[in-house]
Amino acid sequence: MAEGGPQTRRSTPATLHDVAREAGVSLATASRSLNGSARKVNEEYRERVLAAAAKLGYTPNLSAQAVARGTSTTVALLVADIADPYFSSIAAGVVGAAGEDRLIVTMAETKRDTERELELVRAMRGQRPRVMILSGSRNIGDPHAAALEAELTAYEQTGGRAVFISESDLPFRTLPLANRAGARDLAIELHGLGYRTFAALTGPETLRTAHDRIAGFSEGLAAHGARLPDDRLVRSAFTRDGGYDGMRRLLEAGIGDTTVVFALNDVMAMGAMSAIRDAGLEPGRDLAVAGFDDIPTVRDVTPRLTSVRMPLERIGEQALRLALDDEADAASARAASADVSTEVVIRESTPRLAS
Amino acid sequence: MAEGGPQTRRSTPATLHDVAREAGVSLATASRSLNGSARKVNEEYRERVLAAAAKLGYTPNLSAQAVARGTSTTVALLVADIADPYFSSIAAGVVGAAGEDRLIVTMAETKRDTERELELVRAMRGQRPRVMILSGSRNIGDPHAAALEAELTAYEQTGGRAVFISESDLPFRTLPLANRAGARDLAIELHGLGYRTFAALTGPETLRTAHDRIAGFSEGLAAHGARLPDDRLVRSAFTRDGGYDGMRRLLEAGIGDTTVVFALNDVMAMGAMSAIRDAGLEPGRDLAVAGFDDIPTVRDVTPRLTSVRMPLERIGEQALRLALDDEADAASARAASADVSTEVVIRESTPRLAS
DNA sequence: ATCGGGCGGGAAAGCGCTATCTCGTGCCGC
DNA sequence: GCGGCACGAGATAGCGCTTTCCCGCCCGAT
Repeated sequence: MAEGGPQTRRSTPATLHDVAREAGVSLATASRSLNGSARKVNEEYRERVLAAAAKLGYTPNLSAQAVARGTSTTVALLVADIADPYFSSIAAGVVGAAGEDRLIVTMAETKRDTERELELVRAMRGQRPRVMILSGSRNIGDPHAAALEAELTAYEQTGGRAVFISESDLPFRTLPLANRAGARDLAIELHGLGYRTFAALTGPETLRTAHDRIAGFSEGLAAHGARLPDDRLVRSAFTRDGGYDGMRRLLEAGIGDTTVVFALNDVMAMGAMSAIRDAGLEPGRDLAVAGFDDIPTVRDVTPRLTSVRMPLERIGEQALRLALDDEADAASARAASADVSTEVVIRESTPRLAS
Repeated sequence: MAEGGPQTRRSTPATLHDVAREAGVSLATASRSLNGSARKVNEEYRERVLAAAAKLGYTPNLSAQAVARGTSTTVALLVADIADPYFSSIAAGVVGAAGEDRLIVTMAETKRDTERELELVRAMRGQRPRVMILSGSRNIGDPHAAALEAELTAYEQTGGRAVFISESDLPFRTLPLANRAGARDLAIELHGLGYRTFAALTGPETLRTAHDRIAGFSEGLAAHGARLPDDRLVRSAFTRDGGYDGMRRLLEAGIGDTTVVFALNDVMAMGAMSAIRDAGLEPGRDLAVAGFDDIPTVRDVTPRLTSVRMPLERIGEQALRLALDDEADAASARAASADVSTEVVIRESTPRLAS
């Protein structure tokens, strides 16, 4: 067998039973002294138990506690892509907030596949998590939406709490993100800088987030009599490579008089800037670029990228709060979402246009 | 078949018991048909059980299974900072590989605090995870190292498996990362490009990874008669802002004839490039910069950053494999580590020097 | 015919906990 | 001075599962 330590050669973790025996008290007393209980226990016993636990290196078995208590201390988090800064920032927020409440977070990756997402929800339900946070964007016309709704409804009926980050049509708590408003503001700011001709790099048209951002952007333009021509709108993956490809296609097709391109998120924008550069142009000078999300790295690219700040970590935190809040009503959801409002950050990638 | 209708107003999830009753079989039979067992069960019964389970929307309670089986399907992952691309990429690898084995991963953040790390290990032990992956770098002279070792030893003695990513002095399985060799290769390549005068932006001196990278770099330089002067070595946080600050301080102190600065990781390098630029200089032209890790974004910054590629996701995968591999011996560890070897990637940030 | 033995269903004994309950103490009030 | 009562320790009944163990059944070997 494994070359274990020279000391105690147990092969199974100390149980509460062991602790109780060691301390010479009953199981019940041991339980009460170690894990908060309404009842008081004699200080002397209490200390004996604590000492015994320390001596034995006892750690309560969380699974057993969950079974006995009928409730777990787990929060399940679903993200599209962990390595994407957008999601990893949100995850950091969730994990951070969960830590404060001594909750454990388990994570899974949907890879932007709604069928997979459904399976994962199903699988994670097995943990009986206290809350479940779904952070990917919804898809318009998702064939699995009904099944997902059924699954989550069942989950909530059995005491769970599902929360969506970003808009959803499904009847669950949702932390709304100001995609539309943020994009509208961005459009207005760009217009204010003198831009009049626009193009956009968008994700799959079914992606709700993409849809909202485009809609908001168009709205903002419309308010000033400008518009986003359909033939200046290219669809590609919602990733860095998607941004690169989209931009390349746009350039090959000819950008005409386009002065600024709006990439639907920062990673796409970064890909787009590389594509522009690879085409021999200079982003910011020859063609302005704006992104969305304001992920940390956009401060370090050249030119610094104009973007719409989303407080990603805060969003993760608020999503958890919203889930945990027992009487989360419309008001608290509104408060939470106010806390995660967006702000346009103009940087060098969209210089003021000489008129 | 209609899904479990909302009419059933139960407030507690369906249990195996419910399924058994619904199917008209015993608990044992239900268990055997739903969760693989060595024993065969009559096909007809089996189908009845499956149908009942589907009808009731039954999902096995993982906690209960863990308690009954005495083993969980959880892997615990500790990272320093989830939002850092280095760690989020590793996490993505771990989560991906875990998914294939139907394992669930729970994540926690040490914030680079070894005391907190110790506490977290303790807390996560409560889940009785099958494996525990610690991915932050070790600290030289860490006062909590002994306690951590004790905790992990106890964990392994009770059937767990601890794995470190990156070198460690502790007696546990370790997926070694070629920090030293990678840095050495980088130094040699830079020398080959004509660089002769070096500076480095390093993390806290106690950080083992930082230490190894600097050591390797110095080694590489020494092999060609060059060296890294002590006064061109600045210590700061191992983060983007640390890189920025470090570079700023270096510039203020005067970089003398330095031609290239080696930032110990890419996020620091990105911060450094921004600092260089903010000082009115042009990275790559006025001062070359090299990083380490080759995180995805370095392709998109300007100038593109020279770095040492570490296959981060693969590292996460291999760490899990190494943990799961029952008879992981020296050979398999070596194989795993061979699979995660580094490669220097020269890009525009370190142009060939005209001689 | 008889018997041993595989086969597979069901009862039941746990797994490590929590929470209810039981019950012996010691103390207060009238 | 005695009943009532609050207090708190210990026994125990679960929690939702898995996994023996037991046992009736059927089949092939004798």
